[in-house]
Amino acid sequence: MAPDLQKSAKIRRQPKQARSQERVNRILDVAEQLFIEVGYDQTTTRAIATRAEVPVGTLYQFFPDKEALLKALADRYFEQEYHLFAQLHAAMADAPIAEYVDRVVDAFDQFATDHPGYRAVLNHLIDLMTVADARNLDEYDQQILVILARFLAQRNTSLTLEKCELIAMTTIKVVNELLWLSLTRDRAFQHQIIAETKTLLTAYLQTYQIE
Amino acid sequence: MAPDLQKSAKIRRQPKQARSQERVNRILDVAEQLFIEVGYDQTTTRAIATRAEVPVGTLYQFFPDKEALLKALADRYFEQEYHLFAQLHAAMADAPIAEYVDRVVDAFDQFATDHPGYRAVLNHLIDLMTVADARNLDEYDQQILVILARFLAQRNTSLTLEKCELIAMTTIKVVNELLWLSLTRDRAFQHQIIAETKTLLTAYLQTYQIE
Amino acid sequence: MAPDLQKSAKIRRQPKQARSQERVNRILDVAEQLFIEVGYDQTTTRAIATRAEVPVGTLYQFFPDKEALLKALADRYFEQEYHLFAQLHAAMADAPIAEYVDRVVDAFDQFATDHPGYRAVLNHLIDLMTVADARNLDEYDQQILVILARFLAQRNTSLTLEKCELIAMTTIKVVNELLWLSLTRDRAFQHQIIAETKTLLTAYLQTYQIE
Amino acid sequence: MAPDLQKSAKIRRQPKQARSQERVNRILDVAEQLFIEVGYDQTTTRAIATRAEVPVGTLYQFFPDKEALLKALADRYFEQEYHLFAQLHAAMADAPIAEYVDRVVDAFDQFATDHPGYRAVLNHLIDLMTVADARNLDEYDQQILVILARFLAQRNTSLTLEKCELIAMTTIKVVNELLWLSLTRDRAFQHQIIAETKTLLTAYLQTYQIE
DNA sequence: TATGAATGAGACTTCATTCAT
DNA sequence: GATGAATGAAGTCTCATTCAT
Repeated sequence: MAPDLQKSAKIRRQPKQARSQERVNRILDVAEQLFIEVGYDQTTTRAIATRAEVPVGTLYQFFPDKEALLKALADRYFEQEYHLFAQLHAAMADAPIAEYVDRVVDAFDQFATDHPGYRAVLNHLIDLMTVADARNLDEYDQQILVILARFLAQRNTSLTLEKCELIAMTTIKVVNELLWLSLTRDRAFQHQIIAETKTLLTAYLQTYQIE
Repeated sequence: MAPDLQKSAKIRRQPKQARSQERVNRILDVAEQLFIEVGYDQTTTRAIATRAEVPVGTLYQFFPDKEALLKALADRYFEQEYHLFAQLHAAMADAPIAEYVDRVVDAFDQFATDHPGYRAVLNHLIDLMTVADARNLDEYDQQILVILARFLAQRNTSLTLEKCELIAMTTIKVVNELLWLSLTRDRAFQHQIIAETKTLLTAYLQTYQIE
Repeated sequence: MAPDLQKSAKIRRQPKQARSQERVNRILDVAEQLFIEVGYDQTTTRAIATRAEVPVGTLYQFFPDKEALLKALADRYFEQEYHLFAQLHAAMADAPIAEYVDRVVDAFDQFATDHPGYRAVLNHLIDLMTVADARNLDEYDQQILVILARFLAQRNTSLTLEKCELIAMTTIKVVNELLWLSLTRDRAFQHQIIAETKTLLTAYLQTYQIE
Repeated sequence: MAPDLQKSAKIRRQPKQARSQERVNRILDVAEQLFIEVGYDQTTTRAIATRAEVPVGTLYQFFPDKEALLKALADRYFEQEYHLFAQLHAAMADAPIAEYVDRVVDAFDQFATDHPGYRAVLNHLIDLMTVADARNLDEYDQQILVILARFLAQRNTSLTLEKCELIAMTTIKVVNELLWLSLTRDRAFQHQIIAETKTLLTAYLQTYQIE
């Protein structure tokens, strides 16, 4: 389900045993935690291993290098986000657009709140890539984008699929950015930003007679 | 003019002589170039000094540490962006909103194109900060935000200034994000994204009877 | 037949079954190949095991450590070299010295050409030994030396066996060195070096009235 | 004077100050000592730095990596050997060949005794090179070879220079090998080997009417 | 007996920053 | 003020070997 990002999350050895799988998860959890706490650069692989209570060698058995942890984390985030969206989308497919926007934005807000490392991880991934690779990252959004674009095309059959993809992309980027902004603020302001996000999206989509 | 970012661009010695000022600029130009070329982490202070044809010691006379280069660069970008906006805003203050949006988005697009390092620099700055500091970065936008908020309040006097600031912030974030997205695409797609940005903003602002 | 080199080729388990023996040989063949290709240090035991299509654990069942592979290889080379020499020597025991030298040098040349890893292996073995151990390596030549010394003593009965051993040792070392030199050159030069080796040896032995 | 071995002894910074030069020498002395004591692989750069009483960073300021130490050492050996030979050769240019051989072999013997690390260093250098590079090492001998070849050509004008170079190369290789052999033996045996070396060389050169 | 995941010491090297000259 | 040699803590990653299964 995860997109085939170039070298994405290339795990050295696919852990088959329960114990190994649990270790891999623990490593990723610790990495996420430390990346948030002290930043990617300040996080040493040894620190991750130590806190995850595995020897460094074990860490390197599963992840070829530090960067791979970042990619695996991104994959994990994406997969969760995708499932969240796909489920909600299925449930809301026939709802009026205002309600659809309302529920979806709330869901993403919840997701962002629950995964404070998401943006930090994506951010670092961007830094590690040259401009040329930058587009690869979009593939993370691709799956959601396709669903969204189809949805829009159904709501307004006069729009080309190409146009719908453009609208979908715009929508996704805007939501991500505003939700991230919201995360840096206190709860009161967060609500205002989220409300504003909904207002903005509804207005935008109505421009295309999507209702 | 530059906001008082914590430790922002604290230049050790204010170069008074022409030669020094020229050196500082050369150092910043080289730093910008290298940050784009190989990334912040891969750029060594020595490499910057060497390419700028100054001794490392001299670099450290003007910048207390590597991070200060990033901040100084951000300041420089901001100042240019602010002047660009302030000038254009003054000229367009009375134009219909659609035209205003059109010209301003184009101007920011041009700016982003001319300064390919802008986003990369801001990105790294974010990485270096803990979540707590993150709001500091917004101060870069603060000046533009204030002008924009006042402008909106004038166009629709029934809106509170607080609300106008929220709208302004939303607007700025959205423009930044979509323009950055545009930068990673080919020229044809860039035009589409920019057109979409304008559509979105116009629809959004019209929601508030700003015309 | 192999001399009792200290720790030499101490194989952990003498493989009695055909399959095991075949595995040991395959491991040694691969080790030889890799030592030549990338060098002893760059060759990992895992790489050897993988290419030989055996699990690492199995490799360690036959060889106590990496060094043992080197020693086993040296033993294998030696044994082959010894048989080659012993056979040829028997056939040439009565030939004039010039002809003897001619045939033996040619045979060693052929052997060196056929076993490009020989010198590399010996070389590494030397590196792994302290100066004190260095003499152990000579034991590889010991068997050939003894045959040669006896041969010389028969040809000139006025020479002590001790003296003959000295001459034999000198001869062996010289041939080894010059043949190795020859290996690093193109075919045309190789012939010249080999001819020179024969000239040198014949002159040397004639000094002792060995004809 | 040292041959331009590929990347040979590429010192990062040419120490111009007396203190630095002294440090470089101290580093090389310690490296030589440790390479002999525990072998190249077992010698860590940190150990070298520590014993030489310099910080590791300083070591790396002069030598780009561990291998560079080996090469610098080889260069240093060669230069000394070359000077030794050149001087002695000048003094002996007109002596009878037996006396010439006698003195030169003794001189090389002395040199080998004084520099117990010489062969170990060359040996390691060989290991680090692919077969393709192997010939580069001969360049170390090249200067001595040229002198020797010219000398032979003068002594027997009927020999081509090419032939003389072949003879010279043979001579040098043989002497090196036998002297190294001698080093691994006790004093009594050393004398025998050296005597044998002289016998062999004299017989060999007389073959070509060099007297 | 056969396997291969697990181990962790330790290697090399870098580079931001200082400070004596 | 200007210089750039000196510093050394710290980082990433490897790999020979073991031993539980």
